[in-house]
Amino acid sequence: MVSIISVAKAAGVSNKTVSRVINGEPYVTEETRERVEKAIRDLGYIPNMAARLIRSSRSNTFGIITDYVSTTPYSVDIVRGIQDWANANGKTILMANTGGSSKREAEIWKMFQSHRIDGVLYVTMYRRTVDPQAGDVRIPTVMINCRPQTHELLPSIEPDDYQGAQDLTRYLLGRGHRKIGYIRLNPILLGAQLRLDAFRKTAAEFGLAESDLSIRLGMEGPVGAEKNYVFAVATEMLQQKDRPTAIMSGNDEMTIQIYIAAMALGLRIPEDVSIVGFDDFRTVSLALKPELTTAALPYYDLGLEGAELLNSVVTGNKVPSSRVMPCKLVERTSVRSV
Amino acid sequence: MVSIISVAKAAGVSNKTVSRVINGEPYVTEETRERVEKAIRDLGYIPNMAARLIRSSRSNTFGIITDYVSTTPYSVDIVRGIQDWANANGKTILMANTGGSSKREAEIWKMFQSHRIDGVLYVTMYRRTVDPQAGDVRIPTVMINCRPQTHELLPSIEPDDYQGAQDLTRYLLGRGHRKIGYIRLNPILLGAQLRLDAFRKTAAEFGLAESDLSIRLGMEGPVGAEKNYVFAVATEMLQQKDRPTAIMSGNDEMTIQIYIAAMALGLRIPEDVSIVGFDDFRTVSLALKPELTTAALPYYDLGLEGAELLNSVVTGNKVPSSRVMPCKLVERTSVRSV
DNA sequence: TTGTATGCGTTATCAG
DNA sequence: CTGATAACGCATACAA
Repeated sequence: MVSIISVAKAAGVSNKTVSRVINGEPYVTEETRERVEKAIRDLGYIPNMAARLIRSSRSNTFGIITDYVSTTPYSVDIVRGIQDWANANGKTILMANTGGSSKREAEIWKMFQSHRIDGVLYVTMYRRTVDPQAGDVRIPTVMINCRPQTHELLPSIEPDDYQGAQDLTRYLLGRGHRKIGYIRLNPILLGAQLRLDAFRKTAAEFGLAESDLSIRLGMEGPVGAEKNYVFAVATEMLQQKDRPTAIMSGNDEMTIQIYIAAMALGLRIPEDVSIVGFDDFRTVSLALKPELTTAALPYYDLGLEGAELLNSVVTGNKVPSSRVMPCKLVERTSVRSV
Repeated sequence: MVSIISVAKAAGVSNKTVSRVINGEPYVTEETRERVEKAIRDLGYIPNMAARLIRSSRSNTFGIITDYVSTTPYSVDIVRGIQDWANANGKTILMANTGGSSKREAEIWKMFQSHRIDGVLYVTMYRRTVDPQAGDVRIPTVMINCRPQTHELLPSIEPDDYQGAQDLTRYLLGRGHRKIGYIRLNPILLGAQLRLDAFRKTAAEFGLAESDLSIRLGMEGPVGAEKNYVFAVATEMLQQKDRPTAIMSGNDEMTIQIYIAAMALGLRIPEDVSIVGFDDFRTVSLALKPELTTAALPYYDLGLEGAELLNSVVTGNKVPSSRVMPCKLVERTSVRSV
């Protein structure tokens, strides 16, 4: 393996001078610099991070801990945001997922520690409260899409589910809908409660009575093994004599079943019933016809900003606190004015 | 930072003895071992991988290079398979994605090299041929879901699209369907051609004429910016006087549009028309009602086996060659016998 | 069964 | 501006 010393020999300088060139330090003649750079190119020298770390105790590496990657294709964008930030800032990403096991999680923290990573991004695939199982390990951490359940005060960055649902509700109201159905997400998800609250409060502020709202549970049970009532519930809701003119769905995925339920009853979208989703999971929202009006969860930005936040924690630049990022309403064609 | 030497001092032994305990080497008294282990616990000592690597030049780390993670939620399972293997075998995973830029890819290879990783898993989100842009970097590599375009002969592991489509076609044929529609995937995807070939040949072997087959293009154009004709094509196909009794879809995602097209025409599934997908992208295949019969792409196993394969390349145990993994037919309720 | 000495590829110190 | 040398945390060879 070609090391800094071989380069030094080839360039006829000392190892320290090579080190200076590599790290862009001052006090090197332009001529020396060029000679060293040539030697580096010729020999195909690539610095050894491990050796660097052992001296400088800064690994320039962030770790990502996720819970379930596979079962939720939605939030992979968080990871992409992190990776883009890392790429733009010369950081390396170590990645591991717990699969929900806290034993495995403890091992991951140790593994991260053994690599002397600079910071951890703790990412959950659904927004929820969690308790990182770091054991004795102490590494600067930023939580993305989740927040600590108890004592420990870790900075976090989350989507603004409330504002997203509020925007969606106002949108429906603004288009004249006065009878609105709501099919709820799994209540164990933090976003579920916030979205429902926003829906209820916004409708009430607008003067709708609770009886104008038809609120039903679409899913429940543990993540990954939930019971799914969406199709049945949507069918019932749409068979009511005084059926809603619009249905708001807990998320885009559930909307597939609402579409199918409506169509099976011979109802057209949006002529007979308007539908809005949540998440902007494009695999679904663009595949549905008419395409789905929904609120986009800012997953990519969560990752990007989370990494940036972690970096400022690590370098001690700012005192970081918890943040919330807005959801953006994406207007397509699944809603009509009444 | 607590090092092996602090542990040695605390336990009243030499650094080498501590090293023996850590690495589970023989020739340590049970009593000494216990004393060392206690010191390790007390001090919260965690080995420094960087220091270990610098001596042993085996990083126990694999790198994953992906192209597009975000736009394709489908194949995240590959990554999960890799991570599970890594976890079970004490390896660490370094991850980076190119976003399609070969400049960035070259940087990633260098970054991997600078971390002295043992091997690279080159993963694409769609099955296709690619040319790794490794530059001068030489690291053992296994390709997952793709194969090298040119000269270089890298071991690869891919799903058996042909067999999957063959099984699906036989399934339809076995259920009495004799007029079958096929809506094609984007032709730039390797799987698209294979699936179509399998469909055509299997139907021909069974005695169907080309005129019994209604084959239409569902999508085309560059990945991430493709044109989507599925809804229109499905609608046309189902309006034909002599319409197919079953439609085979390029993938599950496209099936959403086929369902909606059928239902908008007042057709019931599967009574009036049977539908099969491909991929078993469960977000879709389980959300559709009736639930979708489809062929499951073995993504998780691709990751698991790919990592295993890479490991045998790295350790030089086997001479690895290219492999193909079967797709599994998942029977649900979207097909009826005619 | 245990310990000592040396070296891995860097960066840091300090002297030139 | 440049270089000699120490030091980082660990593993390896060899000695005891």
